[in-house]
Amino acid sequence: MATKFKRSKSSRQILNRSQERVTSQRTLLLDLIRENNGHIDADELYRKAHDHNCKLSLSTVYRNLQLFKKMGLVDEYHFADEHHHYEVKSSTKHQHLICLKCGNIIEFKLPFDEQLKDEISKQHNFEVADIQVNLKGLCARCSGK
Amino acid sequence: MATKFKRSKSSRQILNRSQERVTSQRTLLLDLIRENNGHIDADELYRKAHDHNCKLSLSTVYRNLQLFKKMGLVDEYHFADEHHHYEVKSSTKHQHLICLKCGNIIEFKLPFDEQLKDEISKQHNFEVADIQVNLKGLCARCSGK
DNA sequence: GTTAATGCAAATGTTTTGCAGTATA
DNA sequence: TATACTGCAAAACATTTGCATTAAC
Repeated sequence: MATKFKRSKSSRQILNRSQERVTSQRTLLLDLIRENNGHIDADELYRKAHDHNCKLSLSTVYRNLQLFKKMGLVDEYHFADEHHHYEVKSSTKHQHLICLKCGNIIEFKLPFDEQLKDEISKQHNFEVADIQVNLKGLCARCSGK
Repeated sequence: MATKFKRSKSSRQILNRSQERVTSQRTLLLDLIRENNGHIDADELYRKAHDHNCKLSLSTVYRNLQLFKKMGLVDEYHFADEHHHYEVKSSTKHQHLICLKCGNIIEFKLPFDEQLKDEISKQHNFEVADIQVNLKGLCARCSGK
């Protein structure tokens, strides 16, 4: 079992209330993703899960990540590398700062987002459904300020 | 040879003035990328190049894309799919609208970009070096307006 | 007892690399 | 002619899939 953490619902409860089957692997994976306050990739999740259940396979990780995505529990991000990152879908829409030095990913609320949508709709007649902003640069620690 | 197009410099000239060797494959690839006013992926570039020189290999495409990137001639983008897209580096910084229906990619100048940088610097003490914005939704044609 | 999920291995798709042969400078 | 570039095949890497076995309902 993964380390304890506080949440309104347990991963088991979430799965129970869905139509999906509650398996130990699935519960563990969801636990780990929700426990990880940040952005995890499939391989890291696999390694963490493997520590708890050494029979759990990488395909199970991928299959469940797809499922969680479909269930709307997690979001998939394509930052810069070749592999995907996943994070628990949060109630508040946010974007990402990516530090080029330490690789740390910081969340931020995009200012001017409504104005941005309006502007794009006005200028290009484009109906914006999703905004993805990645800002790369140096975080406070790495820029030495 | 690729279809003619107007530019201040020919691909051959660009390569000539660099330290890199001018080969027929390299010139053709750079021609095709510059001719393509948009975003091309390695496979599409390979297919186009193949029409002109059927011996040209996919590895040559990849190797030269890396080279062009290193030379600062093209930019690499990670939109949403598994593969990368490339475009000629333009003098004007822009972002991308991606139509979820037809897949078309439209460039736009980000409004509020300086304010955005300032805001992020102020709020998170993060030094923004690069802004990447992808807006997904429906283009004018697909939203039927 | 049915049906879905898992583990394994093999397949896939994109990108990279080793190496011998070839073309450029 | 020395060196860099190419083509080919094989490797690498992330991800997906087929199938027999196992577990959930």
